[in-house]
Formats: sequence, structure tokens, C-alpha cells
Amino acid sequence: MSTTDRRQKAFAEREQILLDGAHYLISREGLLNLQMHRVAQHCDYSVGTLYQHFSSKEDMLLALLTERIGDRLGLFARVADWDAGSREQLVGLVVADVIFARQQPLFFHLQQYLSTQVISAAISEARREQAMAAHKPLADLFQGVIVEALARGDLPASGMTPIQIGSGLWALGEGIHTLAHAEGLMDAYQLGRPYALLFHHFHALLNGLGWQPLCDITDGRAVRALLTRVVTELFSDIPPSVTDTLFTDFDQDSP
Amino acid sequence: MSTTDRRQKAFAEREQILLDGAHYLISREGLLNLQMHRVAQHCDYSVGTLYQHFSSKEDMLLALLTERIGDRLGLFARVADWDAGSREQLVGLVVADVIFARQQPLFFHLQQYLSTQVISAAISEARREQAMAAHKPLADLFQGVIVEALARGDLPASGMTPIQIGSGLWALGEGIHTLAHAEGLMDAYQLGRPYALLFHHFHALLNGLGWQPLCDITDGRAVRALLTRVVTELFSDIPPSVTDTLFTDFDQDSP
DNA sequence: ATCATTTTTTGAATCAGATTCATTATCGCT
DNA sequence: AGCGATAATGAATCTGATTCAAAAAATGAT
Repeated sequence: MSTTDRRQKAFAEREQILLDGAHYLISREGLLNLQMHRVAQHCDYSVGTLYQHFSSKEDMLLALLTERIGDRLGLFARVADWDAGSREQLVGLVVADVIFARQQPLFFHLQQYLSTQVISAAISEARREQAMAAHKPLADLFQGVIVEALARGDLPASGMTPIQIGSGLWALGEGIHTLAHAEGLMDAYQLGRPYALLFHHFHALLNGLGWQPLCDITDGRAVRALLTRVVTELFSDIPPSVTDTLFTDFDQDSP
Repeated sequence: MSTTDRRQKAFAEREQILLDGAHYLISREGLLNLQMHRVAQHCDYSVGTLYQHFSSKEDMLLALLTERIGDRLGLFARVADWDAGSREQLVGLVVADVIFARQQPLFFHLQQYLSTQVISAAISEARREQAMAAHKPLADLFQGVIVEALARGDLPASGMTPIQIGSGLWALGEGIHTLAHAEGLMDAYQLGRPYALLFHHFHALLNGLGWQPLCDITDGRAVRALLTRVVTELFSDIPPSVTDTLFTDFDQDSP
């Protein structure tokens, strides 16, 4: 067994090296220009070895994506451990999401690329399951906030499951990311900073779901005050250049 | 120049033939298996001729996508001509969107595929502008409903532009499409029919924005009644198998 | 109608880059 | 050291998009 163990460990280590190499190359030359033989070359392994780890290029990219989910979860976990109301926590999750989107734009490009039917066809079942499993804690965490809101009575009971309730909120965030990343769209329609819009609509949706305490969305200052609180209490270590995106645009000078 | 005119016309006609051929092949063998030489072959032209029309495969696919926007607009236009309140009209637009998504799943796959940064790099500027321009009437129509709602006082004025108000609604729809199309996601989290969820959250968001008249989202019957009205008044010609998706799931047996 | 000129079409050849697999090297063991 | 077993290698293969030199067709002046 010892032999097998050692081998497995070495194998896992090498996989890490390969993924790091791929990440490095993408960050230097872009996703579009990533070539398998260059990854192998960069890591001083042969192409064949690369294919010992990944069944295809797409498979490798999904592994890269899956790796990052941990970082995302780290940001989310801060929110879960935070002593605050369920509504604040949700806003905290959205802030975490936006911070992550800014810190790791590659993650979103990969996600977008790999979830395309055309591309996802080339991914092995095992790798897909691994990705699903890695997402699980994240979904659980999100669901946990909703379950607790129901338990506390912040949110009126309905016939819907917590996940169904959450799906709208999730979809809204996902949709804003899509708009934000769509080439030329933001400029064409002068949408300003998409993430400022996100918070506005997020609160509107929460209000519409009857999530207590309600928030006056016409009061831009109140919305911003909550964001500031989230940032100072949870994300004070994140560079301001990243958290800046959160702060407004369209209602900068409202009362 | 009669000669030039005639040539241009013939050229445009051939482009149509090529696009139809591509569409036919995709519908038979899937987007994944589309090959340029097969398109040429199928239409009895040479590969070189194909490239006279499209600068790359992706360019051709965007042309195919752009072509369909007209169909989408057709569904949307019915709603714009409909004599109803602004809130009903918005729901009508969402219904149109969902019908289109079911009728032309290829549209969404293409949209998803082509908006990927990796892929969109291979598209000519001219084609991109053409696609943008084709989208314009659709955006205008959507914006028109919001402008009128503001004018009628159905929606409280805020510092936001109509498009900014609409962006949340649009993002929600876009996000639900994304979830609906993500491989395995709906099953993994038992979300049921995504489009039933969409209407629930859509009304919640409208309520949260203060869009009059408010709708009691706990009353599943009322939500469904409005959908039925939209379908019978605007989309009675659409096969029930398509409009079925609209009708719920999670609150089927609520009071 | 003929022919020189321009424009269009053609498809075999090229090219890029992912993937394979026969060969070579390494390992663990006796 | 020698013997399988296991892993690594990278040149060769394969797929499929794209190009471009040559052939064909259209134009229009004589």
C-alpha cells in the first residue's frame, strides 16, 4: 500500500503543478491562446503525461474551475459565520460574489465557456461530478441562510422549498454577471456599473418576497450604508479598488 | 447600376440558402457536429464560396443567430400591440420570451456559445454590429413598456433610467434561462420547472419595485390566471405543448 | 461573335492544434 | 543484475477550419 499511496500522492502533486502551469499560461496569454503542448512544455512534462490527468482540454479547464470554487467558498464562509440578520447575510453573500467576480474574472469566463453545451460535451463524467460536489457546500451555505430566515420568521412561509426561493435571487445575480460580461452591451445601453444595479434589484426582489426587515430602495444612502457595513465588518482586507465596484453610480447624488 | 444590384441580390439570396443549410444540418446533427465543408456540400457550393460570406465559422453562427432575432421580435410585437396594463404587458413579454426559448432552443445555445469571450474573438466587427442593430428594436420595445409605465404612474419615478430599471427584470429572465440550460443543475437541486419559478420571482421583483397594481404572489391561482389570459389573448396559436411549461409545478395545489 | 479583362468560384493544399499510441524509460521486487 | 509491470515520452496521426493559386464565368468594348 505504501507504494501505491506514495504514487497517488505524487500524482496529485503533479496534477497541481499542471493546473498551476495552465493557470499561469492563461493569465499571461489568455484563455483563447492556451495550447496543451505549451502547458506540458511549461511544466516540463510531455503531452502524453498531461493526458494521463485530463481526458481533454475542456476536462482540464473544468478541473481548473473546480479548484477555484474553494476560494469562492472561503469568501462565502465569512458571511455564514457572521452574526447578523438573514437579510444582511444575503447581501453579504452577494458582496462576496461580486468581490470574487472581480478578483477572479477567469473563473467566470471558464464557467461561461464550459457550461456551453457544445463545449461541455467533451468533459468526462467523473470530472463533472467532482465539480458538482465541489459546488455542494456553496449551495448548502446559501440554502442555510434561507432556511434560517424561514425559521426566524424573516420570510413568510410558502409552498416553495428554500432552494426554489433562492433560485430567483441566484438567477438575478447570475443574470447580472452575464450582462456585465457581455461584450459591448453595457456601453451600448449605458447601464453604468452593473453591480450597483444588482443591489438595487436584489433589495427590490427581497422586499417583493416579503423578506423582513424591508428596505426602502428609494433611499440610496441606506442601501449604501449596509454595503459599507458588510465591507468593513467582513471584507476589510480586500483592496478598496475591488470593493469600489459595489458603490453606486446611478444614484450617487440622491438625498 | 443594375448589374451591381442584381449581383447583390443574388449574393443575399445565396447567403440565405447557406444559412438555411447550416440550420438544417445543425437541427439534424447538432451544433457540435457542424462542419463547414458539410454546409458547403449540402448547399452545392464550395467551401471557398462559404468563406466569401462569412469570415469564420463563428461569424456564420452569429449570422444564424441574428436571423432569428426577427422571429423573437415578432412574438414580442404582439405584446406591444396588446391593449393592456403595463404590468400585464411585461408578463406578456416574459411569456413571449419563454415561448421563444422553447420553440428555438438553438437560439439560446448559440447565444450562450457565441457570447463566450473565447469564441466571440473570431467574429468580424461588421457582423457584431449587425447583431447589435438587430437587437435594437427588441430593446426599444422593452424600454417602451417601462417608459409608458412611468408615464402612467404605474411605477414610481426614481433616479434610474428606464433601461436601468429594466435591467433587473432582464437579468432575472436571463439568469433563469442560464439555470434552465445548465447541464444537470435542475435535477441536482430539484428545482422543478424553472419557468414557473420565473413568474413567481418576476412578480416579486415587480412588487418590490412598486409596480402597480401589486400582485399577491402567495395566490398561485391569480398568477396562473394572468398567464392564462396572456396565452388566450395573444398566443392562442402556439401549441399547448409549448405553453404548458408556463404552468407551474411547485404550487399546483395551493388554494 | 470574339477576345481581353475583371470578377467569382473552386477544392486541393495548408495549417493549427488536440489527441493517440508504439516505443522507451523507470520502478519494485527477488 | 534481471524480470515483469507501470509510467512517460513525443513523433505521428487525425480532425477540421481556412487559404489561395488556378479555372471558370461574366462583362463589355470592338
